[in-house]
Parts: sequence; structure tokens; C-alpha cells
Amino acid sequence: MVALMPSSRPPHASHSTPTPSRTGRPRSVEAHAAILEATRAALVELGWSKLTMSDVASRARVAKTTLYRRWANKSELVVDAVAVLFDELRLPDRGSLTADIQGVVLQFAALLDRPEAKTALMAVVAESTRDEALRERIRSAIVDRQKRLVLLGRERAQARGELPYEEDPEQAARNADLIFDVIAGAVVHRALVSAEPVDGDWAHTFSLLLVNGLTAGPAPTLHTPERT
Amino acid sequence: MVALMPSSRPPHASHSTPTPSRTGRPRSVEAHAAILEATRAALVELGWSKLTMSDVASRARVAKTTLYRRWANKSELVVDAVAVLFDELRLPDRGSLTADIQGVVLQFAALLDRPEAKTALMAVVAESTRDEALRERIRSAIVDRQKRLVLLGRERAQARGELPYEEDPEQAARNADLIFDVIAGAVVHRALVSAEPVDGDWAHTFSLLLVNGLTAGPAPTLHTPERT
DNA sequence: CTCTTTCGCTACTGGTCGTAGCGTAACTCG
DNA sequence: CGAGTTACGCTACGACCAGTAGCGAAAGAG
Repeated sequence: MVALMPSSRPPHASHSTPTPSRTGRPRSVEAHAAILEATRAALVELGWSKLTMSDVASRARVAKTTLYRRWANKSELVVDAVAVLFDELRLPDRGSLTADIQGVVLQFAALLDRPEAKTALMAVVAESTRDEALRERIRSAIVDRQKRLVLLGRERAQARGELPYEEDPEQAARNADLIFDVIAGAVVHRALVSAEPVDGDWAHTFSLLLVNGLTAGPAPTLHTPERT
Repeated sequence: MVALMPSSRPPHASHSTPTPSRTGRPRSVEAHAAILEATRAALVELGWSKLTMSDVASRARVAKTTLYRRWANKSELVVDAVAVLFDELRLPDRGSLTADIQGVVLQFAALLDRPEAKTALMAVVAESTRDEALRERIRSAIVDRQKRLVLLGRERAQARGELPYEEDPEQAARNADLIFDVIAGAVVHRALVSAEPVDGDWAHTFSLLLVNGLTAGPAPTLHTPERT
């Protein structure tokens, strides 16, 4: 995890620095948890744009100043509040790569159906286009953590003989990133932009498409063609 | 187009209703264009979160009240301001489906690299999770309009014999939607969430993956498997 | 017991949203 | 040309929010 042990240090830390300062009154762990919980509750009721720091503070029975001592702004707080939801994602072992992908797609869709995740995710990504620190926080707290699902899925598929083992580690990493962007991107776009349901049917068709693409061509290697 | 002829009517219209009211002073077309232009400029300089209606008004040399007479809020204004950018997308005819997809992916990536598109797109989608009217406006002004690219690409591929003709029109529509979500979703995720460059190499590998997926299995038909 | 840091509280500045009310400008119709 | 209708620019306003400052008190560490 990233932000469960409130590890003080400079103004706004909340991740990294496992054993930082030692003296003085420690930050309250209960308050930390209460704030994140209150943030999620406020997201459900109010959504991103109408969520206010004062409201979160009063819900968490905490002074508004305490919020600003721990998070620089609304975006960073919301990232931490929502990040933990994504850690609930699991890769089911259903016997085939297609079925595994379908399973995780449905889980991801269920997560995106929760109002607090729905409204927060896109908003913080939007903010991150103009905030390097926020982008890094999203990456470390959410995105990079969930790549585990792709890596695990590939391992299983390789063990089953559904996917070839890749020799070049750089190539393997690029492919994992590609698969991650395709899966996460497609589901998010379907659920939030197209606003159409991600049901078992869609998830199955999509999984089939992806697995076909992965296994048909002999592992698409890089060509570096001319641009536009 | 949707919002070029400022077609008055009730408080906030700006799309639909081609020839509505007839009497009274007509809305200024110059003001309309100036406002959208000013909105884009403000997005470039300030980004979504720091963009204010007052600022847009003064840039467009227009009273703030005029903005509110035409758009209900910031989100709707920004959707109209940004929508026109997406109409510049073209499907190049490069001789093969893979190359065509790669070309449009690179164009889309270039569009998402523009600060005004980058910061606005995710923000309005985030808002739309709690605003049905806004969601509909995004759909009609941006999303549905760009599905033309998928339909055209499929037509060309079918003419070349790269893709089979689909008999069931419902099935064909579902597949087009799927492809649209996969392409747009993957590119957006790569560019804005993973924040990694969408270069010719990535676009080519992705296109290969997608085309393989489309042509390998005999047109993935729906199975409707059990959920989760 | 002292030092250090966090805490809750109050108060404040600077800024935004969105609206109301007014007199004026522009256009249509008869 | 005149009457009716609608948009416009302007000013002012109320409500609300972000983020900060300064205080005394509390909670641990050594």
C-alpha cells in the first residue's frame, strides 16, 4: 500500500518514506482513515465538482486545517481515497486466458460503476494533465499497482501454453504496457464515454478480440515505421 | 455541425432546432465564434480547473451574462469549444487496414497532445458522470460524430477483402462500437493516464494487435456467457 | 519534564459562480 | 416607419469555497 501508515515527514507526504521523523506528536491514524472514508462518502453523495474540503473535514470530524497539513489539494486527497478501491481487483483463474480477461474486465466494470470511482477517476486524470506531481501520484498509487494483473495473467497464459514466453525483457514490458492500456482504456471508454453497459457479452467479445490479436500474428514485434 | 449557427430558442440551446425563433435581435455569430475561440485559448493557458467564465468573457470582449445566456455552465461551453477539434480527424487511405488504423491513431494522439483537448476532454467526461444532459451533449457533439472513422475504415477494409462483410446489421453496429471503444480508449489511456508517448512504433504495434484480433477468429460472435 | 509536532478552532483574504435589474441595440413584422 | 421582441453590455450582489495565519492545547519521544 501507499498511504495507510501516515508517515508524516514534510508538509504533505502520505506515501514513500517508511520511517521518517521520530519525535513529536504522531499523526492520527484514525483521522487518516476517517478522512479517506469521508472523502469517498462525499464523492458518492456530491460527486467530484461539488465536493468541498470543508465538507470532508466535518464528515471526518476533523479540522479543515488538518486536511491541508496532509494533502496539498483536493486532487491528491481524492487519489488516495480512491486508490484503495482498485486494490480489490483480482485476476480469477478460470482456466483460459480469454476467460481470465473477461473476469477481470467485469470486475473493473463493476468498480467503474461505483459512483465514487466513476466521478473521481476521470477528474483526477484531467487535473493531472497540468500537474506533474499529481500525475506521478496517480501512477504510483493506482496505475502501476494494477499492472500486476497483466503480468500475472500473462504468466498463467504462458504456463498454459496459450502465450509464448518472451525472451527480450524490454519487449515484454512494452507488450504488457500495451495490453494494459488496451484493456483499461477500452473498459473505461465503454463505461464512461460511450456510457454503454459492460456486460458479460461485451466482455467476452472483447476478450476474444484481444486474445486473438495476441496469439494470431507471431508476437507483433516492433517495426518503427515512418510517421504520418 | 452542431453549434455553429447560434439558433437561439430557449435559454440554452446552441444545438438542434435549425430555424427556431424569428423575431427580435438575433444572437451575434461573431460573438459565438469569439467565445469558443476564447475558451480554447483560455484552456491552453489555464487548463480546465483554472478557467473561469469571467476570463473567457473578457477575452471574447463579451459580457459574462452573455455566456450564461447561451450555455448553462462551464462544461457545456467547453464541450462546444473543443468538439470542433475532433472534426479535423481524417482516415488516411494507406492501402491496408493496419496502416489506416495506425494513421488515425497518430492523428488522434496528436490531437490529444494539444493542451486544450487534453485538459478539457477528461474533465467534461468526469462531469458527465453526474450530468445526463452533459453526457448527451458530449455524445452528440463528439463521440457519435467520430464513429464515422470506424465505419469508413471497415468499408474500405471490406472492399479490399481484409474484413468480411457482416450480414446482421445489429451485430455490425455492436462490432463498430467495440472497435471504437478499443481504439479511442487505448489511445486516451496511453496518452493521458499512462502518460507515455503514442509514437509510430506504438501505433503500429497496436494496429497490428487489433487487426489480428479482428481477422484471426472467424468474426467473434456473441456467446452470452454467465457473469462473474 | 522538556521538546517537538499535530491538533482543533477561529478568523480572514481573495476569488468564483450565477443571477438580477437596468437601459440600449438590433432585428422583424405590419 | 413604428411597435414589439429579443439580445446585449454593464454593474452590483449574495452565497460559497480555497487556502492560510495564529493561537493554545494535546500527545507522544527522549
